[in-house]
Amino acid sequence: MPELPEVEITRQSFALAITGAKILRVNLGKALRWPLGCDTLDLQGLQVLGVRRRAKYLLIDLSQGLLLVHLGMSGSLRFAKSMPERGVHEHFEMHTSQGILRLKDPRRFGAVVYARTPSDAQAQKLLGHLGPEPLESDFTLANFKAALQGKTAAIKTVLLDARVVVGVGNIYANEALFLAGINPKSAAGKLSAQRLEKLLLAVQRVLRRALAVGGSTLKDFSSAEGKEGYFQLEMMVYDRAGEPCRVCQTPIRAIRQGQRSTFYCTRCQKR
DNA sequence: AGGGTGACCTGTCGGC
DNA sequence: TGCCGACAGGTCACCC
Repeated sequence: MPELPEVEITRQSFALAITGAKILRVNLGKALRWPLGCDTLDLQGLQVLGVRRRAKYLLIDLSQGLLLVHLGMSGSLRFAKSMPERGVHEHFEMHTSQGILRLKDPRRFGAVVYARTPSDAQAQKLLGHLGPEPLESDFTLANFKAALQGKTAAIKTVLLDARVVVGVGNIYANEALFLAGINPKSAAGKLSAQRLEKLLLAVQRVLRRALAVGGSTLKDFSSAEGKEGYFQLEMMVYDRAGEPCRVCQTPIRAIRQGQRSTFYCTRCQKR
Protein backbone atom coordinates (compact mmCIF):
# COMPACT_ATOMS: atom_id res chain seq x y z
CA MET A 1 0.00 0.00 0.00
CA PRO A 2 2.07 2.76 1.31
CA GLU A 3 4.55 4.99 -0.41
CA LEU A 4 5.75 8.33 0.89
CA PRO A 5 2.40 10.14 0.57
CA GLU A 6 0.45 7.42 2.37
CA VAL A 7 3.05 7.13 5.13
CA GLU A 8 3.17 10.91 5.58
CA ILE A 9 -0.64 11.19 5.58
CA THR A 10 -0.70 8.47 8.21
CA ARG A 11 1.85 10.38 10.28
CA GLN A 12 -0.08 13.62 10.07
CA SER A 13 -3.31 11.88 11.01
CA PHE A 14 -2.18 10.76 14.46
CA ALA A 15 1.04 12.56 15.42
CA LEU A 16 -0.64 15.32 17.34
CA ALA A 17 -3.18 13.06 19.01
CA ILE A 18 -0.59 10.62 20.33
CA THR A 19 2.11 13.09 21.35
CA GLY A 20 2.48 13.25 25.11
CA ALA A 21 0.75 9.91 25.66
CA LYS A 22 2.06 7.38 28.17
CA ILE A 23 2.35 3.80 26.97
CA LEU A 24 0.15 1.59 29.11
CA ARG A 25 0.46 -1.80 27.43
CA VAL A 26 1.58 -3.35 24.15
CA ASN A 27 0.08 -6.47 22.57
CA LEU A 28 1.52 -8.44 19.67
CA GLY A 29 -0.21 -10.74 17.20
CA LYS A 30 1.57 -12.89 14.65
CA ALA A 31 5.18 -12.14 13.80
CA LEU A 32 5.82 -9.22 11.46
CA ARG A 33 8.84 -8.95 9.18
CA TRP A 34 11.27 -8.26 12.02
CA PRO A 35 10.99 -8.84 15.76
CA LEU A 36 10.11 -5.92 18.02
CA GLY A 37 13.61 -6.06 19.49
CA CYS A 38 12.54 -5.71 23.12
CA ASP A 39 10.08 -7.10 25.61
CA THR A 40 6.68 -5.43 25.36
CA LEU A 41 6.96 -4.72 29.10
CA ASP A 42 10.04 -2.57 28.42
CA LEU A 43 7.80 -0.08 26.61
CA GLN A 44 5.36 0.32 29.48
CA GLY A 45 5.54 3.73 31.09
CA LEU A 46 7.49 5.37 28.26
CA GLN A 47 6.09 8.60 26.88
CA VAL A 48 5.50 9.44 23.20
CA LEU A 49 7.43 12.60 22.35
CA GLY A 50 6.36 12.90 18.71
CA VAL A 51 6.13 11.16 15.34
CA ARG A 52 8.52 11.76 12.46
CA ARG A 53 8.89 10.14 9.05
CA ARG A 54 12.03 8.97 7.28
CA ALA A 55 11.52 7.40 3.85
CA LYS A 56 8.60 4.99 4.32
CA TYR A 57 9.28 4.57 8.04
CA LEU A 58 7.36 6.26 10.80
CA LEU A 59 9.60 7.09 13.75
CA ILE A 60 7.75 7.29 17.03
CA ASP A 61 10.06 9.08 19.45
CA LEU A 62 9.78 7.87 23.01
CA SER A 63 11.15 9.18 26.30
CA GLN A 64 13.69 6.41 25.87
CA GLY A 65 14.51 5.25 22.34
CA LEU A 66 12.08 5.10 19.43
CA LEU A 67 9.80 2.79 17.51
CA LEU A 68 10.33 2.33 13.78
CA VAL A 69 7.08 1.45 12.05
CA HIS A 70 6.97 0.21 8.46
CA LEU A 71 3.67 -0.52 6.74
CA GLY A 72 5.10 -2.97 4.21
CA MET A 73 2.73 -3.70 1.34
CA SER A 74 -0.55 -4.07 3.15
CA GLY A 75 -0.16 -2.22 6.44
CA SER A 76 -2.25 0.57 7.85
CA LEU A 77 -2.32 2.26 11.25
CA ARG A 78 -5.33 3.33 13.22
CA PHE A 79 -5.38 5.55 16.28
CA ALA A 80 -8.53 6.08 18.32
CA LYS A 81 -9.78 6.46 21.89
CA SER A 82 -11.52 3.12 21.70
CA MET A 83 -11.75 0.33 19.15
CA PRO A 84 -13.59 -2.91 18.57
CA GLU A 85 -11.77 -6.10 19.55
CA ARG A 86 -8.46 -6.73 17.83
CA GLY A 87 -8.97 -8.40 14.42
CA VAL A 88 -7.01 -11.30 12.92
CA HIS A 89 -4.66 -9.08 10.92
CA GLU A 90 -3.95 -6.56 13.66
CA HIS A 91 -0.50 -7.68 14.78
CA PHE A 92 0.62 -4.73 16.88
CA GLU A 93 -1.42 -2.84 19.42
CA MET A 94 -0.29 -0.11 21.79
CA HIS A 95 -2.61 1.15 24.50
CA THR A 96 -1.72 4.66 25.62
CA SER A 97 -3.18 7.23 27.95
CA GLN A 98 -4.54 9.06 24.90
CA GLY A 99 -5.81 6.22 22.74
CA ILE A 100 -5.01 2.93 21.08
CA LEU A 101 -2.58 2.60 18.17
CA ARG A 102 -3.00 -0.47 15.97
CA LEU A 103 -1.16 -1.84 12.96
CA LYS A 104 -3.28 -3.94 10.62
CA ASP A 105 -1.12 -5.81 8.13
CA PRO A 106 -2.55 -8.92 6.42
CA ARG A 107 0.64 -9.78 4.52
CA ARG A 108 2.96 -9.04 7.45
CA PHE A 109 5.66 -7.42 5.34
CA GLY A 110 5.50 -4.51 7.75
CA ALA A 111 7.29 -4.21 11.06
CA VAL A 112 7.52 -2.40 14.36
CA VAL A 113 11.07 -2.26 15.70
CA TYR A 114 12.27 -0.72 18.94
CA ALA A 115 15.62 1.05 18.88
CA ARG A 116 17.06 2.04 22.25
CA THR A 117 19.51 4.49 20.63
CA PRO A 118 20.01 5.95 17.16
CA SER A 119 23.07 3.70 16.75
CA ASP A 120 21.01 0.56 17.42
CA ALA A 121 22.20 -2.11 14.98
CA GLN A 122 18.77 -2.92 13.57
CA ALA A 123 17.91 0.77 13.16
CA GLN A 124 21.19 1.29 11.32
CA LYS A 125 20.47 -1.65 9.03
CA LEU A 126 17.05 -0.24 8.16
CA LEU A 127 17.83 3.48 7.96
CA GLY A 128 21.58 3.75 7.46
CA HIS A 129 21.73 3.38 3.69
CA LEU A 130 18.78 5.62 2.86
CA GLY A 131 19.22 8.34 0.25
CA PRO A 132 17.72 11.83 0.11
CA GLU A 133 14.12 12.70 0.93
CA PRO A 134 12.50 13.72 -2.37
CA LEU A 135 10.77 16.76 -0.87
CA GLU A 136 13.77 18.00 1.09
CA SER A 137 16.57 20.26 -0.05
CA ASP A 138 19.19 17.50 -0.38
CA PHE A 139 17.36 16.01 -3.37
CA THR A 140 19.19 18.17 -5.88
CA LEU A 141 19.92 17.71 -9.55
CA ALA A 142 23.61 17.32 -8.75
CA ASN A 143 22.94 14.56 -6.23
CA PHE A 144 20.44 12.83 -8.51
CA LYS A 145 22.88 12.94 -11.41
CA ALA A 146 25.70 11.58 -9.30
CA ALA A 147 23.51 8.73 -8.01
CA LEU A 148 22.60 7.65 -11.56
CA GLN A 149 26.07 8.10 -13.00
CA GLY A 150 27.10 5.08 -15.06
CA LYS A 151 24.02 3.04 -14.22
CA THR A 152 22.88 0.76 -17.02
CA ALA A 153 19.73 -0.41 -15.22
CA ALA A 154 16.33 0.87 -16.34
CA ILE A 155 15.35 4.23 -14.86
CA LYS A 156 12.08 2.80 -13.50
CA THR A 157 13.95 0.19 -11.47
CA VAL A 158 16.46 2.76 -10.25
CA LEU A 159 13.72 5.14 -9.07
CA LEU A 160 12.60 2.41 -6.68
CA ASP A 161 16.10 2.14 -5.16
CA ALA A 162 16.03 3.88 -1.77
CA ARG A 163 19.73 4.68 -2.01
CA VAL A 164 18.94 6.98 -4.95
CA VAL A 165 15.83 8.63 -3.49
CA VAL A 166 13.46 7.40 -0.79
CA GLY A 167 9.71 7.19 -0.62
CA VAL A 168 9.02 6.52 -4.29
CA GLY A 169 7.23 3.21 -4.81
CA ASN A 170 5.65 1.52 -7.78
CA ILE A 171 2.69 3.86 -8.25
CA TYR A 172 4.59 7.12 -8.06
CA ALA A 173 7.59 5.87 -10.06
CA ASN A 174 5.23 5.06 -12.93
CA GLU A 175 3.39 8.35 -12.60
CA ALA A 176 6.54 10.47 -12.36
CA LEU A 177 8.03 8.89 -15.48
CA PHE A 178 4.84 9.67 -17.37
CA LEU A 179 4.85 13.29 -16.20
CA ALA A 180 8.48 13.61 -17.26
CA GLY A 181 7.82 11.95 -20.64
CA ILE A 182 10.54 9.37 -20.03
CA ASN A 183 10.45 5.74 -21.14
CA PRO A 184 10.74 3.50 -18.08
CA LYS A 185 13.18 1.22 -19.93
CA SER A 186 15.74 3.97 -20.60
CA ALA A 187 19.15 3.34 -19.04
CA ALA A 188 19.34 5.52 -15.93
CA GLY A 189 22.90 6.66 -16.57
CA LYS A 190 22.18 7.80 -20.11
CA LEU A 191 19.55 10.41 -19.39
CA SER A 192 20.61 13.99 -20.09
CA ALA A 193 20.81 16.50 -17.27
CA GLN A 194 17.83 18.26 -18.77
CA ARG A 195 15.70 15.12 -18.71
CA LEU A 196 16.88 14.26 -15.19
CA GLU A 197 15.75 17.66 -14.02
CA LYS A 198 12.35 17.05 -15.56
CA LEU A 199 12.19 13.73 -13.76
CA LEU A 200 13.25 15.20 -10.43
CA LEU A 201 10.55 17.84 -10.70
CA ALA A 202 8.01 15.22 -11.78
CA VAL A 203 8.78 13.06 -8.73
CA GLN A 204 8.24 16.06 -6.48
CA ARG A 205 5.11 17.16 -8.28
CA VAL A 206 3.42 13.77 -8.15
CA LEU A 207 4.27 13.25 -4.48
CA ARG A 208 3.05 16.73 -3.52
CA ARG A 209 -0.17 16.23 -5.42
CA ALA A 210 -0.77 12.84 -3.81
CA LEU A 211 -0.15 14.39 -0.39
CA ALA A 212 -2.64 17.13 -1.15
CA VAL A 213 -5.42 14.65 -1.91
CA GLY A 214 -4.77 12.25 0.95
CA GLY A 215 -2.67 9.61 -0.86
CA SER A 216 -3.90 6.70 -2.98
CA THR A 217 -6.57 4.32 -1.76
CA LEU A 218 -6.37 1.35 -4.12
CA LYS A 219 -7.71 -1.35 -1.95
CA ASP A 220 -7.77 -0.45 1.69
CA PHE A 221 -5.44 2.42 2.54
CA SER A 222 -6.77 4.99 4.95
CA SER A 223 -5.22 7.38 7.43
CA ALA A 224 -5.02 6.66 11.15
CA GLU A 225 -8.37 8.46 11.42
CA GLY A 226 -9.89 6.26 8.72
CA LYS A 227 -9.90 8.81 5.89
CA GLU A 228 -9.35 7.53 2.36
CA GLY A 229 -7.16 9.13 -0.31
CA TYR A 230 -8.16 10.21 -3.79
CA PHE A 231 -5.00 10.22 -5.86
CA GLN A 232 -6.09 7.00 -7.60
CA LEU A 233 -8.68 9.08 -9.44
CA GLU A 234 -5.89 11.10 -11.02
CA MET A 235 -3.52 8.31 -12.04
CA MET A 236 -2.30 8.74 -15.59
CA VAL A 237 -0.81 5.27 -16.16
CA TYR A 238 -0.70 3.10 -13.02
CA ASP A 239 -3.05 0.12 -13.32
CA ARG A 240 -4.45 1.47 -16.60
CA ALA A 241 -3.21 -1.25 -18.96
CA GLY A 242 -5.07 -1.07 -22.27
CA GLU A 243 -6.96 2.08 -21.32
CA PRO A 244 -6.42 5.19 -23.45
CA CYS A 245 -3.66 7.60 -22.46
CA ARG A 246 -5.29 10.65 -20.90
CA VAL A 247 -3.16 12.86 -23.15
CA CYS A 248 -2.98 11.13 -26.56
CA GLN A 249 -5.46 8.22 -26.36
CA THR A 250 -2.80 5.58 -27.13
CA PRO A 251 -3.55 2.44 -25.10
CA ILE A 252 -1.39 2.27 -21.97
CA ARG A 253 1.15 -0.56 -22.11
CA ALA A 254 1.98 -2.87 -19.21
CA ILE A 255 5.36 -4.63 -18.90
CA ARG A 256 7.33 -6.29 -16.11
CA GLN A 257 10.55 -4.78 -14.77
CA GLY A 258 12.33 -6.33 -11.83
CA GLN A 259 9.24 -8.40 -10.99
CA ARG A 260 7.10 -5.26 -10.72
CA SER A 261 4.45 -3.95 -13.10
CA THR A 262 5.33 -0.95 -15.19
CA PHE A 263 2.72 1.09 -17.04
CA TYR A 264 3.52 3.69 -19.66
CA CYS A 265 2.37 5.41 -22.83
CA THR A 266 4.44 4.37 -25.83
CA ARG A 267 3.71 7.67 -27.51
CA CYS A 268 4.19 10.15 -24.66
CA GLN A 269 7.20 8.25 -23.27
CA LYS A 270 9.26 7.36 -26.33
CA ARG A 271 12.74 7.38 -24.81
C1' DA B 1 30.01 -3.03 -7.80
C1' DG B 2 26.00 -3.35 -10.22
C1' DG B 3 22.30 -5.84 -11.63
C1' DG B 4 19.06 -9.56 -11.39
C1' DT B 5 16.31 -12.97 -8.68
C1' DG B 6 14.11 -15.28 -4.75
C1' DA B 7 12.02 -14.86 -0.45
C1' DC B 8 8.85 -13.32 2.98
C1' DC B 9 2.86 -13.77 3.57
C1' DT B 10 -2.13 -13.43 2.77
C1' DG B 11 -5.94 -12.12 -0.05
C1' DT B 12 -8.25 -11.47 -4.40
C1' DC B 13 -9.33 -12.01 -9.02
C1' DG B 14 -9.59 -13.98 -13.66
C1' DG B 15 -9.66 -18.06 -16.42
C1' DC B 16 -10.78 -22.72 -17.23
C1' DT C 1 -18.90 -23.74 -7.98
C1' DG C 2 -14.08 -24.82 -7.40
C1' DC C 3 -9.39 -24.97 -8.16
C1' DC C 4 -4.94 -22.80 -9.70
C1' DG C 5 -1.91 -19.42 -11.04
C1' DA C 6 -0.80 -14.66 -11.23
C1' DC C 7 -0.49 -10.64 -8.98
C1' DA C 8 -0.65 -6.85 -5.18
C1' DG C 9 1.32 -0.22 -2.55
C1' DG C 10 8.16 -3.21 -0.10
C1' DT C 11 12.81 -4.37 0.57
C1' DC C 12 16.35 -7.47 2.24
C1' DA C 13 19.66 -11.30 1.23
C1' DC C 14 21.96 -13.54 -2.03
C1' DC C 15 23.84 -14.94 -6.58
C1' DC C 16 26.79 -14.00 -10.55
